[in-house]
Amino acid sequence: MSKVATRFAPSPTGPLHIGGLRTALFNWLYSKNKGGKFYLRIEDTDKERSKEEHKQQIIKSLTWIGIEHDGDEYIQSKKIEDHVNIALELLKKGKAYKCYCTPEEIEEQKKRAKQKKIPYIYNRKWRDAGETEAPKYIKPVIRFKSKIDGSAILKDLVQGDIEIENNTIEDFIILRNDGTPTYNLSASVDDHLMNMTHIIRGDDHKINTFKQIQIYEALNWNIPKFAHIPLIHTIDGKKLSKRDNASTLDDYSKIGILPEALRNYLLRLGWSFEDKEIFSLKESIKYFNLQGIGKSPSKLDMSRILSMNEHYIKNIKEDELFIKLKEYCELFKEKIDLKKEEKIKQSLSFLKNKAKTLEDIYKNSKYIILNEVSFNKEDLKLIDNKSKKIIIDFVNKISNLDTLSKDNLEPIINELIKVNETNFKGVGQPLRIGLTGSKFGPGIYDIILSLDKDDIVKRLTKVGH
RNA sequence: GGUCCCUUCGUCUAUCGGUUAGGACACAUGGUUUUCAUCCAUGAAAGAGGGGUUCGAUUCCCCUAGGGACCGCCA
Repeated sequence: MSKVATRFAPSPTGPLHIGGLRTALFNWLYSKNKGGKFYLRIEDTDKERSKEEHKQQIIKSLTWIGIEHDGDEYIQSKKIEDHVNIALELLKKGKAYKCYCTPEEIEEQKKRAKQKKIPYIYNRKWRDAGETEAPKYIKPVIRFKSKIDGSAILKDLVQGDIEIENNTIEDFIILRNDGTPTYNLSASVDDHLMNMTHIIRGDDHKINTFKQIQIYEALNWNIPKFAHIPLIHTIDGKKLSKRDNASTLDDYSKIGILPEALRNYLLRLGWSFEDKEIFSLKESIKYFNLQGIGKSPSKLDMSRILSMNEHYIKNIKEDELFIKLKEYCELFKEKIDLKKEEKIKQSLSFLKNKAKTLEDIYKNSKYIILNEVSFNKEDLKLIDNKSKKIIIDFVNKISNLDTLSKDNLEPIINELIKVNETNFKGVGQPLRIGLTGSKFGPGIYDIILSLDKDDIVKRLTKVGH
């Protein structure tokens, strides 16, 4: 058997959404698991809607999540001539025919069928008609001569055997009257030209597969194996589309979802391997198989994406996390000042415990990143006169320390607690609010040690008066 | 309307005829803790319904119901 070859074939008519991303992932994982190849084909034959920027976004998205395609991108529009030639060959072989029906005529038939509530199927008017009857002024389309009798069985690698009556598949158009090929023709020809062994794609292509198999058969081509994966549904159970919010990659990267987390989430959405939840990239390649793909559609669950992300944030190396945070802030928030980098890096050990996303880390480290404290007004009210006195006492006590450490801070705080007849909270909370602007945040020692002494004095003096 | 597909906790899923139906997320409660979190422990939570087949069905078959996809001179 030839080496496994799969492909992902998006059309650049919009940004890639995560359903497509998962399809790409499954194709890629399958080929890598089998030691095969994975290709990217850009189906850009819809001139009106295809955009270069979308193509770039698709490639960027794949790269972001860690999918690399083998070889160059296969650009479908460059192969149109091949597709047309195959259409002509089918015509010559009598496997296809010219149809002189006008779009209006077809439209009319559909309308009538709908009114009568009978299923519409093209009436095959020109299937056996002679050329001599052809109206000269109409440019014909070329239709494929689909099988009329019997039934076909698709041995789907995910769905099992699917049987369908051949007469429910109409004589579909393979060449438009402007001479351009249509999807089912182009896809079949390209998959053949690219020597695809396995076509893994969304459930929504099932009927196309029956059409495409007939094209393969008409040309005596090897038929690849097919696996139709269930679609991803929105929370209200509908097919995910580009227009749904939180569907494109940007929606996730901008809130600070890590690519490995999204990859892991997508892998487990509709696929499973025993009770295993966390898969490293290597493991996902090692364990991926088609048997593990479920048959029913699955819904997108944001809280799971977040918790997966939380897991990766807590478990990747802090150096790596810092690089990701730095890139994230520069891209979506503000650039981290070089002078602050070291402080943030050191603080990551406690910051990451409070975060599900990079955005959370950013928010929690804002008091380090920004020079000015932005106060929560409600929290600021908690600083009463007694608190102010504690704050000033604290400032006075640390002002003659050279360096701050937990060892030399602890006695000071304990003394303040005693002198003011309060508890840890009575001292910690005013300091936290004064330094970060919020009563929520890291432990007070962590906060103090993540700031410069001058800065601490400045901030506390300001709120203490 | 036609064709095809799907149906286990709220969600993602395990189970390949015999299980107290398991795990994860989310949720609830308790503990740790200077706040918020983290962390730990515990808990609640499911086989759509009805028929068969079988000693025994979540698992196999049929019907019903519900949901979905497709039905373009888009891809």
